[in-house]
Order: sequence, then structure tokens, then C-alpha cells
Amino acid sequence: MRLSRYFLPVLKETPKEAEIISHQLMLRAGMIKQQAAGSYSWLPLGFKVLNKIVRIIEQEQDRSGAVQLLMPTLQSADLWRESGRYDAYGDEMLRLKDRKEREMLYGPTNEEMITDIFRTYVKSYKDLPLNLYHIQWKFRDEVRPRFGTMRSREFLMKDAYSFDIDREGAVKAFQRMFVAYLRTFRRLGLTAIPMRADSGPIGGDLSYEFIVLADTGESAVFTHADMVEKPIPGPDTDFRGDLEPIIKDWTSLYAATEEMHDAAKFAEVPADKQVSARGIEVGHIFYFGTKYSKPMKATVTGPDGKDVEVQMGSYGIGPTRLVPAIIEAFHDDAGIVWPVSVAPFEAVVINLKVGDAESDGASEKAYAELKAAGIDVLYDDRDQGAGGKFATADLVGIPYQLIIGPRGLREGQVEIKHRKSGERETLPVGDAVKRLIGLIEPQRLDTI
RNA sequence: CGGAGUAUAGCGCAGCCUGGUAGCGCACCUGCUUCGGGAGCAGGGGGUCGAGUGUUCGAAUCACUCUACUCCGACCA
Repeated sequence: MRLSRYFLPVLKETPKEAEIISHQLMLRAGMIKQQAAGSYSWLPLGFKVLNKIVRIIEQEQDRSGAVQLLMPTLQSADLWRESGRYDAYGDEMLRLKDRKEREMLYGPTNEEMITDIFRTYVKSYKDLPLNLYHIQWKFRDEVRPRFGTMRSREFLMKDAYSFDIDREGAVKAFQRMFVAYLRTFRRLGLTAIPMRADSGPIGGDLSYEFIVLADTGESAVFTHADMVEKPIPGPDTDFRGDLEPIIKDWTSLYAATEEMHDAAKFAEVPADKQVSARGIEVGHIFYFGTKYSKPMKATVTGPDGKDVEVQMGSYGIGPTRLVPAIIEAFHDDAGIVWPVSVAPFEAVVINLKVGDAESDGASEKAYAELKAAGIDVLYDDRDQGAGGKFATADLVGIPYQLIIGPRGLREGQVEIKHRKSGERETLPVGDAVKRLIGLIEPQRLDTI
């Protein structure tokens, strides 16, 4: 992508409405524009990051055996009356009427609808286990939206729903999602710690939140230090096998959110291993049994010929919240520092002197070669001073900058700057592209 | 929903107290010079001062009403 042809409205000054660093940087880097309280347009750069996150979530959901579909944002009130939640949900649910005065709502979640789909088509235990998910916009009329897309009223959510014949099967479904979540967050560059959580108004007795540690997190959390360094299950994990040992390993050390915190148990953790910090909730998984299948009559026929209510669980990740969460975890004074896996561009070619034949030639060539190699590369071909180009590249957080200008070219050299470490390498023109590919590919491939 | 604020050019702000020609920086446009860390000079465009009502000869400025947005608290992917 040529920057001169792109749409990247970066701001030099920080808009006053932004309080936390991720919100400030998302506005300054031209990722989002606020349209109303808790409502944002995703500008090209932000949308690009959002899509990369979504793709990783999809890959890991699919790997775990979940199946993707897509449900509508507008739902019928009748469906929600069946579960009893139409009255229970309160003002957070956006309610509306269509032209025929039918009561509708903009979905805050989809348990009712997925249960309706399930009960229509699935009749036999032989079709289980089943896990269906979608990635769709949700609306919750928050009392107080804040922190940019961290807590917005309209937000994107990946919500998966598992269906099993019995509790034992449901626990296994829960475990598959648990492992899928560990892998998903790590591939996004994050360290997300599973913590026992309150299951809230939806109910259920197996409930874990995945928490990213960050100073600006909304909730206080307490954990054993070893949870932070623990290696995640690899890509060869057999999701049809026994995941119990992995779950045991990940749930044996102390980790809890404020609501579930047990000071006495935390005190048993060695003093030098006690971590009390703040965290951002980026995912929540829980098992709730027959809470919806019972009132909505979602049953399957078991091996004994008898109908049983299906055991369900639900599993959420908020991509539009992950974007600021990643920024909270990775930024410095100059701007965002994206992990390669979600960076809007993997590299930027900075032509320091547009209009100079040599500089143009070398830059165009490097840009073409990187593109041909499949690198997601931006080419800064704007006819403007070098300072602004560096500032923009740093602000939007592109992991690698290939800096090309007349001064270096006289010696046959160009420079690669690593955004994260600040390290700079000077190397011959011909080697730079290969070097960049060598740096980027290992971080991008699904080997984590 | 309780408490506290803010609203003047795309963004950041001054002007308001003490009513009288709407300003500054950045951004934008034109030209020239530039280009190795947010370039310089010269010229230029852009505003029903959030909306309404009132007071006044005259309102960005004073009064009242409304709306939007932000922050703190209670609630939440």
C-alpha cells in the first residue's frame, strides 16, 4: 500500500476526550473516530488490525472443532420471552419496534437464538458434541461507555456455544475452549491468565475469565507469578484427546479476580510469587447446563431412547476490546508497538527523499520485492520531510522500518529499524529485503 | 442513574469576568526553497461561537431552557 494513496489521518495532538493511553493512541494513529457516546467508526488502519485479530480467533476456534455461522443483530422479543430474559435484561438491552409494531431488540448476546437454531435441527445425541460460533456486532446500552472501544456500546464479539448430551461432555467442551483461548491470546502477543470468575446473572458453575495484566485494567486481580510465564499448549495439541492434564496445570496455581479473591488462599502463595495487579478482561468462558435448553425445550434423544435437555456452555472474546488491550500492553512514548501477528502493516518502506531518482528507485524496488514476498508492507512515498515519516511509522507501530535515502545509498547501504527494541541495522541494499522477510516470517507463521 | 465539568475552524486552545470588527498554534490550499527524527519563507481559504428563548441600541460574552460529549461513583464482553 502506498501511503500517498491510503487513508491514514494521524493526529499530532491528543483529542481531549481520550483518557487512557490506548484510546489516545487509537485516535492519534487514525484507527478510529468516535461517532457518538460508545460508538466508533473503524478507519482503515484500525479495521485492518481488527480483521487480523478476528482471523486468528477464527483459526483457533476452527482448530478446536468449533463451527462458524452468522446470526443477525436484530432479534425478535418473542425468543427472549421464552428464556425469560426479555424482562430480566433491563435497560442495557436496546429495544425497538419495526413498522408493524413488532417488538425487536438489537442483540446483546445470542444464547436464545443459537438455542433456537439447535432445537430446530439437532435431535440425536449422535450429532453431539457440537460447538457453534459467530463473530458479530453486539449492542449493550451501557450506563457509562468509556475508554474508547474498550467499553463501547456497539462492539464486536466472538461468541461460541457448546452443546453436549451430559455434564461430562460439557466439561470437555469447556476444556477445549479453555485451551483454544490460551492459544488465541498468545498468538495475539498477549499473556492472558485464566482466572476463576463469578458467573454473573447468566448463571453456571464453571466460569473462567481471561485477564491481560495492564496498569489501566478495570479490575484488580491476584495471581501466582508462575502463571505469567507458563508455556501454552502447542499447535499439535489434540483437541479430541484428553485435555484434563493441561487444564489441571493451568488451574492449580492461584489466580482470581477481585470478586472471587480469597485472601487466605492467596496468603499461601510464597510471598515472592504473589502478584497483585490490574487486569483487562478479554475473554470469558462458562458452563451453564440447561439454563436455556430447559425453558426453550432444546432436547436430544439419548442412546436409551429418552429425550434429555442439552448441556450448554458459552464462550466470548471481544475483538474490539482486544485492540486497546494489546495497545495497553505494547506501547512506548512514541506510540504503539504492535506484535507482528496483528500489526496493521508488518513493515514500512520509508523513502526519505521522494523525487530523488536514486532514492525513488531503491524504494520502489524494495517495496515491490517485499510485496511479492507476501509481506504486508506500507510504502511511505509522501513528498515531505523525513521527521514526519519517522513519527508516523513509530506512532502507528509498524514493527519494521526499512529506511532508504540518498545518504546511505551513496555507500550502497540502507537501514532497518526495529520498532520494539529501537535497534538499527545498516546493511547493503540487496540484503535488506531478505533480512526483513527473515525477521517477519517466523513471527507470523502459525508455529506458536 | 447520582455527583462534577465541557461545548468558539478538522484537531488543540484563547477571548466571556467588565456586552461593541471572532483570534492563536497545528492541519489544509498556492508558490519557492527543502528532505537522515513531526522543515523554512511568502501568500491564501475556512466560523449561523452546540441549539432555542429572553434581556439589550447591540450577545461568543448576561439570564433561562434544551441537547451533546467527558470525568468520578454504582453496573459491565
